[in-house]
Amino acid sequence: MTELSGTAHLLLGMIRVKGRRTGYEIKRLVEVSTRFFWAASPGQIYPELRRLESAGLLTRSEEPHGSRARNVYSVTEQGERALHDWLTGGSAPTFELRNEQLLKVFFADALTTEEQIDVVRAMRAQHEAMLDGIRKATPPYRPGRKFGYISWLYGLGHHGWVVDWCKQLESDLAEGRIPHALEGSDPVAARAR
Amino acid sequence: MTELSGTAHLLLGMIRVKGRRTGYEIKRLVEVSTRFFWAASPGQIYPELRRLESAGLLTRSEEPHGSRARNVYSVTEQGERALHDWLTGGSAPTFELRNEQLLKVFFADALTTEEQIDVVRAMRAQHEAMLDGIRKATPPYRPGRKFGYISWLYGLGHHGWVVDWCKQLESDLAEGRIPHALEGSDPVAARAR
DNA sequence: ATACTCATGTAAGCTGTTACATGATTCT
DNA sequence: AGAATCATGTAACAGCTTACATGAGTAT
Repeated sequence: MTELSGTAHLLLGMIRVKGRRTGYEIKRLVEVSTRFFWAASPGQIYPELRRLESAGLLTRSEEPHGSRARNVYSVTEQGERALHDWLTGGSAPTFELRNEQLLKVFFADALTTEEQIDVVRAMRAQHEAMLDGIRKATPPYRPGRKFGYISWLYGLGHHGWVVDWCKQLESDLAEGRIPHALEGSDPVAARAR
Repeated sequence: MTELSGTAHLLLGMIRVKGRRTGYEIKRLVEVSTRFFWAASPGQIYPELRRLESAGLLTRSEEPHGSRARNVYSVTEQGERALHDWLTGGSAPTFELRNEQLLKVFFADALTTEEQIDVVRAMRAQHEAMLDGIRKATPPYRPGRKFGYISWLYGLGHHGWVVDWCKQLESDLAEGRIPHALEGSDPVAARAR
């Protein structure tokens, strides 16, 4: 059996945690929960569910509503094992970030101060929007789903931190204050934390 | 002219900021600087440089070392303009995150407490490794490159925050402490920031 | 009646990585 | 002499998004 993708584990985990689901339901669940750190589109979900079925990690049951097709998937014992192995195994988990706004910050030297502040403001706006999304999107704490809640708190904390960082930088730039560390004797310690 | 990709702007910006460079030099620069928030592989860099050349945003000059081929690129005026437009324009900049370890945290409910702590520890280790990478990889502050330095500080601050968050969660889990917020009346405000 | 949600899927295309191929130059 | 670095590029493939196609059920 080939290595399972991260997205495969996402589907396995979702069905494990939420109980038997259709592809459509999973799609919606992802949109209000893992989307912020692991997205998945329908073009990925449906084929992957089929693959997991033929690999024996999911079972499919056809349960049409009227004449509308509907495939409900459940995790098999083999699937449970695969999920547990993934959760406890430590093989270089994917961490990938593409932050175009931060790239703009990186290149902001040639801009005027006003333009620089705008770049940082745009970065803050983006993270504020994500905070909003997280606040609205994810359902409140439910017993047995402690870690759903914990990773939700992570999202709030993380983007909240970025927003604060941007605010600080904005006011430093606005007041012509060279960000603190740049002149100190040990710049790293001073501002990094 | 088609929309320029983020990676195109990366190359434009790098050459703008560092002066005329070869593809190879850019590749190395990316490895020690933007890689943490905008990666680029040789398989992308070389073709993209050619594309930017034929779009008139870069000029290429052949400067072999001995008989070894060597193409040095510079930013044209048109390229400067494109870069400035990108920096000051605000068209939904890419923000994409794939954090497999956080996905594991999300699904950690079914594990034993020991296993749960291991998952968080692995997450912390990953971010500590990135902190190390950032500390070592990026050159110290140089005049005229304030924003290179600022985004470096961002990396330290960001991953430092995650490491602290993990430490807190690890001790909460180890001591059977239900993460604070879960019982309070307003859980969100309590732990989110 | 109309619009929205439920529900599944495919095809085209873009982005990006990995691995390979090639070979010269420089350092130890 | 041998290893590491400089330097450019391509080909195959993996992963993912977007848009489309299709149509039934449900709510207003």
